[in-house]
Amino acid sequence: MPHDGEWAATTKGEATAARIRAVALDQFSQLGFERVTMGGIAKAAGVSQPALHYHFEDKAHLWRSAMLGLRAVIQEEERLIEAAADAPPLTQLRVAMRLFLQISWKHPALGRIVALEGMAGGERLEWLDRHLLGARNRRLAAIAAEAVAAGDLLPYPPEQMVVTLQTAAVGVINLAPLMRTTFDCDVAAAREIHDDMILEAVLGGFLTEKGRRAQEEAQ
Amino acid sequence: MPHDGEWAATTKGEATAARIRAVALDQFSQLGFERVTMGGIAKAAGVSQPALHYHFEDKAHLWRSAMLGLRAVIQEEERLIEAAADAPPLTQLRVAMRLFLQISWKHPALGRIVALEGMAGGERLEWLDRHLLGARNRRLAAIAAEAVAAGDLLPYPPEQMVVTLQTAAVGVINLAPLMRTTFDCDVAAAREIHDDMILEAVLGGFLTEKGRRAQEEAQ
DNA sequence: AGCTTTTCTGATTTTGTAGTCAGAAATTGG
DNA sequence: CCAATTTCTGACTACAAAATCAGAAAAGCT
Repeated sequence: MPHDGEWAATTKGEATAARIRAVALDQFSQLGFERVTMGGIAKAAGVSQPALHYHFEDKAHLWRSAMLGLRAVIQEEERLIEAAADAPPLTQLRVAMRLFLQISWKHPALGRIVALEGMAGGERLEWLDRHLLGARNRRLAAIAAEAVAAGDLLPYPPEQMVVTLQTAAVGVINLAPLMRTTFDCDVAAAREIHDDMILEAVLGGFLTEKGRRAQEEAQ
Repeated sequence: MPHDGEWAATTKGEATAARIRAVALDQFSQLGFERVTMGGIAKAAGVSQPALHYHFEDKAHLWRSAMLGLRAVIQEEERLIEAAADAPPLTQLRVAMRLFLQISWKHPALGRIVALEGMAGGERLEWLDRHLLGARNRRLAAIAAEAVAAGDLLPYPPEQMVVTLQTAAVGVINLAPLMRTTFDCDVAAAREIHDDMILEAVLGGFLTEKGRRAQEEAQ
């Protein structure tokens, strides 16, 4: 029962399929779709190249299957955001940003792939929007709009704020190679400082006076 | 005298070479190095594919030559930053961010290429660091460090602040296709609002109380 | 105009990679 | 332990794109 790419029982095949997915996710995120070769994935996964075509119909299917491994992560995030739906919108945003940072450190592939495909456009971006990120991002924009309406956030377009917050949050994570080349510094070493910087300085910068007071009270 | 890729006089050859460079820069920034084909560039530039190999030794040389077209832009930016070297560091940072935004709108290719190569690492990133961006970015980090020392900026690592500010600034510009797909909105339409958001909310978020007062006075 | 140099093209080679297929090896179920 | 099924490999094809080269066309010069 090859070519499905779904989560079957714990058979031998599913084990290697999972290994292939993991390697593929890693490589796709570091290099982008085109630079990755089936042969390279096969080698890193310790199988022959045709084995990939046994488990996954073609390169595009493998890419999607690798992405689906992140769907559970996103869905859990959406669940946790929704769980805070009764809190004030500003609190929801902070929760969402905390979760986003957590996910970005644990699954750096996600942010890099969004950056790669989000710049290029095309069918892979549309797939990501439809199956992984669209609903989440539109929900976040809605929350940001509420926070603006409540007078807690500066009145900028919510979509731009959400995307700017996210790109700022993953900036140095995505650009780890650049940070090393230009500054010879390792970002992952200063994770707590970075998270604090994003939450306090960047998210903090979008708060109105009222929002700042509300946040101080909440602590 | 082929294969040099330098700026000669206004001969027939240099005209087509320039056309090729322009097309190449455009395509490289939208698609990344690998997705771009010599044939595609040739077609868009209205020449045959071997003509590219006449003017540029190979694909890598063409890429570098196209990048060098941006060097004048960066050098002018560095010059303008240096011209403000006597002002307080916070003012220099604001000037630098304004220039960065200006360049990002005028040459969106630059930010996209930095994002692409800065995530992937490799020799093209090292080339960019050495010939285009390294000096500028290290200079900015030094200015940020001064601003921290002066008590105007929150005490986060200057390198992280600089890169975070830049990624935040180009976020929605780079991710224009994503903004369209997910939110059906056109970023370029709201350029002034975006620039204001970056300067006031994002850069503003990094200011200390003292920094905020200093900035209000300066106006 | 006639010669030289620059600029470019058509045809071709070379290379790297996606995808196919027959059959071997391993695994599973009876 | 044997047969059926799943899993995987080696050898191969197909193809797209980079790079090469001999020579044609164009531009420049005297």
